[in-house]
Amino acid sequence: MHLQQNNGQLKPCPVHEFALFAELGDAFSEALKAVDSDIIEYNAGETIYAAGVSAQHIYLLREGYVKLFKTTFSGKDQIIRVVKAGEIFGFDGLVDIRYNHSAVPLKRATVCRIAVDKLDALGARRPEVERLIMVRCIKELQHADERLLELGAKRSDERLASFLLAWCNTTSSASRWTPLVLSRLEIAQLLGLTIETVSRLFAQWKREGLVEERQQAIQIMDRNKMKQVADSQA
Amino acid sequence: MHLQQNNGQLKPCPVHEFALFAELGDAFSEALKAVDSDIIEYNAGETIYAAGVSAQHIYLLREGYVKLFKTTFSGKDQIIRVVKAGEIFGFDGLVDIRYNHSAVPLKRATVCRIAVDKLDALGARRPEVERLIMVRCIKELQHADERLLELGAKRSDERLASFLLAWCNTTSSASRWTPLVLSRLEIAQLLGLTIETVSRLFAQWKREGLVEERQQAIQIMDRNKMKQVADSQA
DNA sequence: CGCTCTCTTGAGTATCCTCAAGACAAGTGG
DNA sequence: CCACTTGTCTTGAGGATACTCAAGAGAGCG
Repeated sequence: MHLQQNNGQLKPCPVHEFALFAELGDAFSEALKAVDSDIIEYNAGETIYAAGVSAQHIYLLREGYVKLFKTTFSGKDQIIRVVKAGEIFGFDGLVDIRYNHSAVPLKRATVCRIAVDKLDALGARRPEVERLIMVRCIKELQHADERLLELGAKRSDERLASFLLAWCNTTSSASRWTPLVLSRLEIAQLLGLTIETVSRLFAQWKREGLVEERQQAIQIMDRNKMKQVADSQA
Repeated sequence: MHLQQNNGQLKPCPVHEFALFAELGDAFSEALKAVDSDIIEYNAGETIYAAGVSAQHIYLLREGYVKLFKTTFSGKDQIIRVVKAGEIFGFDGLVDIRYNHSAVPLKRATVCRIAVDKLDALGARRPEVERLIMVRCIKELQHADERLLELGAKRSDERLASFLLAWCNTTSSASRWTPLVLSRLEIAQLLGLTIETVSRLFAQWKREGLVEERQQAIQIMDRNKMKQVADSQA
């Protein structure tokens, strides 16, 4: 944890402005203002929380990207999920004493964190809060199910193709160039592959003109063909 | 769906007796009795619901085992989760219009199902219900995370060993013999392997005396060694 | 007894990993 | 400004894990 060095940027978070609670409408402003919470900034590679640590906060990602990952006994990392701005993470505290995965930003990220007991207290008075978390959690579960299908039943090229298609949709679809925040290693850890396999697939697809890459951004040149690759099982 | 042929066994379900709501205490009996719900029995292989179908019910498994699975474009099944007695499944209706996976009993199973709109109505009056579902859902998510780690970062023998250890814990730990409800194919679909790979591992471990098998039951002879296999990454 | 279904076992192969060397970019210090 | 370092990425060669294909064994059932 690098909280100390972030103390300077630690300031109260206007919870009610946040997407999560915006859904609840204005009627709750007063209740929400009573909730303690703070904004924290992290640099890439710092640890927001580590697996096994006491789970006392729920996090809302305001800006940037955060990877959630688990580590095997032998030290291999598996990325569980990449959190994007506007999403919640760190539910564990609502059920368990400890986090069962680790959270690290991919690049500079600002989060808003709320103490679990404060949220519990709010939830007791305003049940809509828990309903909202329930809904988010179910969506997470559906997402996890989809990823289980990919890791369990798809080949390397299908996995990478699915990932790229999903990534270039959810992220800034304004420009056709999509910033690729993940390194080759991180993509590999997300898809259950090795860095070399990911690199080779990229190289091949670039040669074929399926994708282009510049700096930290990619572009899918032929979306239909990419979809074919994603569900080929040739 | 094979609801028609089960109409004979369709009877009102005493919701308040069910484990899910037992946690809520007696104070809710009256409220819970007002909820429409029914018990349905299914035989192995029948479909409780299929992916893509309108999601109008939440299910509580009273007895038996149910597999939840997704199917790839090319027809391969991936088992997402094996539901055991006392657990809930089919959350999708609370968020989506359709189920995004299919549910089929492994052997004869009895479920209690509640219409989503009825549950919503109950939840509006009794927020504890939604909190309970939220908690269950978070646990599901943690479980899914663990499985993502296994599918993404572990070898075949590690996956099977982890599975067997988990299976023989959660199930009837009374006798040292644990009924193995899953076929080789289903174990393969759960672990992202092929039937042959699973069979070969079983054969090898039986030769080594690590496990024994008779009828539909298994027994881990050396739990410590099995744990070593589960986290070897040799 | 023969049928079907699941499971086992073997042989060959494909996919993906490991190991290793080199390319490339960015940053550091002389 | 250039050598040098560092880290990420690329590319190749070889090999291991797990898959495919195929045949046979075993169990259950009519």
